[in-house]
Amino acid sequence: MSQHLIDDVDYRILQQLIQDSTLSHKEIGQQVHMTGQAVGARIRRMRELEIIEGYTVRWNPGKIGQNVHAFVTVFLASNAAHPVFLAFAKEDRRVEEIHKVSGEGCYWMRVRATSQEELSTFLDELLGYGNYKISLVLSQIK
Amino acid sequence: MSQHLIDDVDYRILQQLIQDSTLSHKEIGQQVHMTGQAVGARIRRMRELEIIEGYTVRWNPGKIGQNVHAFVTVFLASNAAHPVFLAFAKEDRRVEEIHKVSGEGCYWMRVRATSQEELSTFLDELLGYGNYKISLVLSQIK
DNA sequence: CGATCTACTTTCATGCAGAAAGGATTTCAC
DNA sequence: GTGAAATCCTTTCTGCATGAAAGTAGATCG
Repeated sequence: MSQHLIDDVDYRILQQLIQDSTLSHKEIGQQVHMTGQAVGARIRRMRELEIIEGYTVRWNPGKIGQNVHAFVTVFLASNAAHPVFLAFAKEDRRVEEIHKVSGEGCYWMRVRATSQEELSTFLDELLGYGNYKISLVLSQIK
Repeated sequence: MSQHLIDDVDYRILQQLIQDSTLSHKEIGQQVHMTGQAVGARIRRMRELEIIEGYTVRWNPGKIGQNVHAFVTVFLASNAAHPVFLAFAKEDRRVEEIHKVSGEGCYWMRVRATSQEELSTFLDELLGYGNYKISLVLSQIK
């Protein structure tokens, strides 16, 4: 809302890029009735405003053996445990994403591993910092 | 594991692309000691194997007013509720991601909204399908 | 040993991205 | 109303990336 950082055309360009960032500016331009250069300028502007943070690939961890996918809610007892836990989580390769949350627990994490054992040893390490509750992902729907 | 779909070089290329998919094949090639064309061939292969599913952008929903970010665990009472709930969730713009999980609840969702009110009305709609538990994201750490 | 396969490099053509310059439209002060 | 400035677009042009094709080196196997 508020000062309208982006207009409708920007939004449509952004949606196209989210779907497929390899589309040429020209192709996007056909959708929004502009030349590729005009689209390029708008994209550049969104990059400068950090609405667009970067370009990346969607990929399938399961295809390279990362078959275990879990959501872990972390409960930390003492205040002192937070920084050391965060250092661990930021560093650990198996933690793909972590957020501080209000509601249940202190932190929420997405964890990926190649096997139940790897997950299990991860959870053992995690116990060094606090308690947790885990949900295993059965299938992604969206 | 198993039949080693990708080797170490593929993995390094993939990591580079995850970090920044605008890197030219040539630049990636310098990292892995190959020509850009060889890198291109490996990337093409990973696309065909659907290890790489597509190209997209990382973006910041907060910058365009999507400031509310929450994780919702959904509990469905009857079996009959599942398909109708899933149809709702797949369709709804505010549901960014949804997974079937084992552990607590039936489904886990990532929800984004522009305001507490919008989240609130979303949750009211959700009550039509089952119960839920919600965690509000305070800050993303990783 | 020779055939085949795989994965790389070299060479080449198409076309995209970004810079620069020019034009149309809006906004604002006076 | 008029001129200045800002904004946003189009047109033009250059460099470079991508992808195809052909050639080469090394591994595998009968």
